[in-house]
Amino acid sequence: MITLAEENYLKAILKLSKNSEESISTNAIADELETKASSVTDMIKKLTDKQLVDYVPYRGVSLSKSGLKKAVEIVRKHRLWELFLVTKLQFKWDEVHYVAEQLEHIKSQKLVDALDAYLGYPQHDPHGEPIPNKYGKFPKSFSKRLCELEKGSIGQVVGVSQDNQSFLQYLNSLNITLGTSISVIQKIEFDDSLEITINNKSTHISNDVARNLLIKQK
Amino acid sequence: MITLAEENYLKAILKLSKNSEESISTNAIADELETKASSVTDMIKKLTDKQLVDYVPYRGVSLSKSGLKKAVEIVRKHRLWELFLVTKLQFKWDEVHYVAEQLEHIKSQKLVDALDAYLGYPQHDPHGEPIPNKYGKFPKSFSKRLCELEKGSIGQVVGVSQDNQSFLQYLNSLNITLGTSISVIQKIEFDDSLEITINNKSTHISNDVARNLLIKQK
DNA sequence: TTTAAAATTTAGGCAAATCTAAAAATTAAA
DNA sequence: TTTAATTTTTAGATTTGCCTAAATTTTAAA
Repeated sequence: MITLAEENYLKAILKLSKNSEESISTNAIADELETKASSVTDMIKKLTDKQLVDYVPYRGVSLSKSGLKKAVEIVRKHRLWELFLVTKLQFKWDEVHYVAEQLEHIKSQKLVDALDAYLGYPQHDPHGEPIPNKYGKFPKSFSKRLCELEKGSIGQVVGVSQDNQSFLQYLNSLNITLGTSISVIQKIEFDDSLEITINNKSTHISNDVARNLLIKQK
Repeated sequence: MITLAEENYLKAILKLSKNSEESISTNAIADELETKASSVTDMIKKLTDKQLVDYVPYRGVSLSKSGLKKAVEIVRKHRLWELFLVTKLQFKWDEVHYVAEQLEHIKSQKLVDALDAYLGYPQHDPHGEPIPNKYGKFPKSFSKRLCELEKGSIGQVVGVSQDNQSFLQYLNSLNITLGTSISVIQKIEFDDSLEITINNKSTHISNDVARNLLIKQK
């Protein structure tokens, strides 16, 4: 049986694997989980014994086939629960993370499948992140970053590529939420910031924000 | 912060307190939690330090005011989740226990309140057990045990006072579920068993079963 | 009321998951 | 290429929650 701590390590390694290709360093995992490098080494040995990761001392780890499967299952559960909280229990999209971090560890295949069906087999969570299906397959994505759009183009927000509290709260304050229509009025070359309109109201946003907004073009 | 193990002990002590008045013995808790008496003694000391129970060595424990509050909150969460699983996710009433045992430990006041609202502030779970409200108050119950009914009387199943898997499965096989109408045809004095009709079909059930069926009389 | 049985607690240990401090290996810089 | 800095691992502790076995206390029986 896989423990809660082990699940969190697998999830962290999967997350770090998304931006890197290479095997993941001990320190990177320690940073991600806000723990010490020595603790990470300990846990990696346990995960190696269970064949959930491949590990070369001093060289980092990567997920094994079964480790990847477990990690994707956790991500699936996390995102389904987030969507449940937002669509059924009226949570705001910046309030769901802490609770979903707990719910993702509930063990019951039947529960996950039933929740998936109840939500209508969704492909994206409230942050626009893809939800893997029960076989671990991720849906294809057709989104662009807002900063990649041409002047004059229009699109809908389908996700964010960063989901920290303060970013999401800032989006709320701009009335940007999932599905919001945005048109690009002006691209300012000087700092790559954008002049956009949301619900016919024009606003100025930095490249920092535009880079992290995922858009589906009309 | 209260741990998962501590929560399970509080829940067990509350459950045992329902049939006894007196303080609860170490062995009773060990039986309930399928653990050893020495482990119980250990944990009781921790709970005493946190002032969640009152404890006199060799004399047993009882819940303190704050311990009772915590325990009732766990029961509330357990029963709300059971109802969610049955009414929203189409679980059978004998399939929910294992999952609810996990869900009851999710920590989020907002989640519990939202779930409560989503379910329509219910007063009973799928087994007919009362659900305490957010202030810890239990709804009044007007049910009788089936074995207490007179010959000729009719009532509806509103709950069970035992919820082990095999009992619930037996009820399923008899087509007895929440809301089922039952009329008492004959009371057999010899063994206190009953001749009853369910959906116009007559059946014979033992006192063991009749004693654990909660009925609201017409 | 003394003694035997049962219940409870204490003592000592173990595994999981963490930590600090020290040692070893790798990488980068002079 | 040698050395210094950084990264990683090892060694040794700690806490939680559990265990077995032994000691103690309570209860019940003769």
